[in-house]
Amino acid sequence: MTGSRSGVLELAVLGSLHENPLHGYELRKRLNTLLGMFRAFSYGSLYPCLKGLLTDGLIVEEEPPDDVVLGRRSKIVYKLTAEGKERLQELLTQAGPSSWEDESFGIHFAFFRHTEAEVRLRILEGRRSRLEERMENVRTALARTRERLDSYTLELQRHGLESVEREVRWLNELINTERAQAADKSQSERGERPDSGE
Amino acid sequence: MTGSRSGVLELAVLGSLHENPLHGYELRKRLNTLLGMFRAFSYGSLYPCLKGLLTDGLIVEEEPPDDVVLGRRSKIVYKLTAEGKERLQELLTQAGPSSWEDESFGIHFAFFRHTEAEVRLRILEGRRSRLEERMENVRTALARTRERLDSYTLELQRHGLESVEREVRWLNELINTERAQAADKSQSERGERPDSGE
DNA sequence: CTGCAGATGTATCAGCTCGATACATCAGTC
DNA sequence: GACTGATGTATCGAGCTGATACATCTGCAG
Repeated sequence: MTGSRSGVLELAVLGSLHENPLHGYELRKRLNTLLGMFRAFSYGSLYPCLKGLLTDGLIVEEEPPDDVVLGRRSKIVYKLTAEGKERLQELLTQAGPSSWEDESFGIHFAFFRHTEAEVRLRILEGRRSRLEERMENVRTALARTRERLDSYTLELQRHGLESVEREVRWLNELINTERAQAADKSQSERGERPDSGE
Repeated sequence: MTGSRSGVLELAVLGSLHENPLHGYELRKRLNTLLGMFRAFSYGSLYPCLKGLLTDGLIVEEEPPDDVVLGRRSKIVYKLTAEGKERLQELLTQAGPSSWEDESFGIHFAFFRHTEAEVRLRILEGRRSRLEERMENVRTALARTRERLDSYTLELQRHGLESVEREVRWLNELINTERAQAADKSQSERGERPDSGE
């Protein structure tokens, strides 16, 4: 129980290193590119996380390609261990609040390629109900508010609601696509060959 | 130099208490309603902030309406002092990175009613260039990326960019409205009476 | 009238994250 | 050959979150 990492970062790091070994600086760049407009990690959280993953044996420093002259040590390249891969699989399997909250949804989505279809669906649906719940809260809170609000506040509310509604529509499309794919798949498994399988 | 509050919270609290005195619990509810989908404050940050504002003399505990039986003390109602109002004005006057970053823009916007037109415009424009800069970074980072990304990552990027573009369009509309109002005003100040002055 | 469940209300703490900073190394370049 | 900017590792103070504790008030079922 040595490392108590944050879950989000753990998945982000393990997932990135699974694609190929990396050193801290580049790892950060990759992640911040991957997550684009959604999140940005800082070294102050990245390095402690790497340290924890090391002590837990989920990653190791990669050996330099032995023809390198000794006395050089600038880059520290990390790669996954077998345990690390196992842990990553575990993280990719669980769908729960920690996979559809604001901070973590982006990461989980970014690694959907490695996630089972059923889990993908549950995460998307979880995210959707999370957003709908939030809209509901805001709407009832608004309704309970006695004094009417000024136009700027109202505009802020309107824009916020509209943004979230837009994200819900986006999720709906994704969910439909996933369902359609699942249907295709089960059809083709029954031997019906739906043209060309991806 | 007693209090070193976070700026965002300070504005949020002072601004809310300016409308009417409140106690902590309700203050939090108000703020989280006001900011709707954008932010949520926790007690762990709110109470320390109130404490700091107290010691700096920007707020005081309101006297109970003296017919109340003594020995009662459950609610602690805070209200602004003269210094607090001054400080609030100061916060509402400054337009800078701390007013258009993600965490703080919503609060500043929510109190635009109390903000001068010129400051409003600078904050909106600052926010817009912040978002454009971020889009630019993502786009160039994407362009530099060698390996092509899987469809989920791509979809995430697309959705992110689209959301930000949408917010930029929203800002453009607001900026145009502000400019038009400023023009109206300067016209009416030159004595041209444009129908009904607000 | 009693008790008890749920909203109201104040307060704190461990753990985590951010932003800043420090300090090396490396590539290009005039 | 030394300056500049990108690359790279690492830490720290300050602040925030989520959880938790605990007290009070209100409604209402038994």
